[in-house]
Amino acid sequence: MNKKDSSLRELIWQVVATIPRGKVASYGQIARLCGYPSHARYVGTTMKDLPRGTKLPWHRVLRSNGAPAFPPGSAAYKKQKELLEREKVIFKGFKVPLKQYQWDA
DNA sequence: GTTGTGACTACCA
DNA sequence: ATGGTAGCCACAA
Repeated sequence: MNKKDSSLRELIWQVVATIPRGKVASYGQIARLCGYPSHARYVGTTMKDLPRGTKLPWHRVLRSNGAPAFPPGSAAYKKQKELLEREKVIFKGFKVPLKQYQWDA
């Protein structure tokens, strides 16, 4: 498989799906795991297209500094924080302590 | 072909 | 820590 088609999107979704419960990964990390280290932005662009009831753990994907990609206080930010804390990923201020929760694939 | 945009990063003052 | 800048690249207009 994998020639050069735009199924990169599906590859990204597939990788995101493997992030274990209670762990988090960065956009850049996902991009690297997909074999496209320079596509961190595209990972984000792709997440945006996820359907409402998706099974994908999109909330486990954070920025490289451990903060959600949304402005603090926004609805999306709050939802993400809630989903993470539900699985014992506790925030410290505006972000998650990567030392403790970062996923080592 | 060009331009603008964005759920990104790394680097530097 | 905080803010600005530059590099990045798929995608839509």
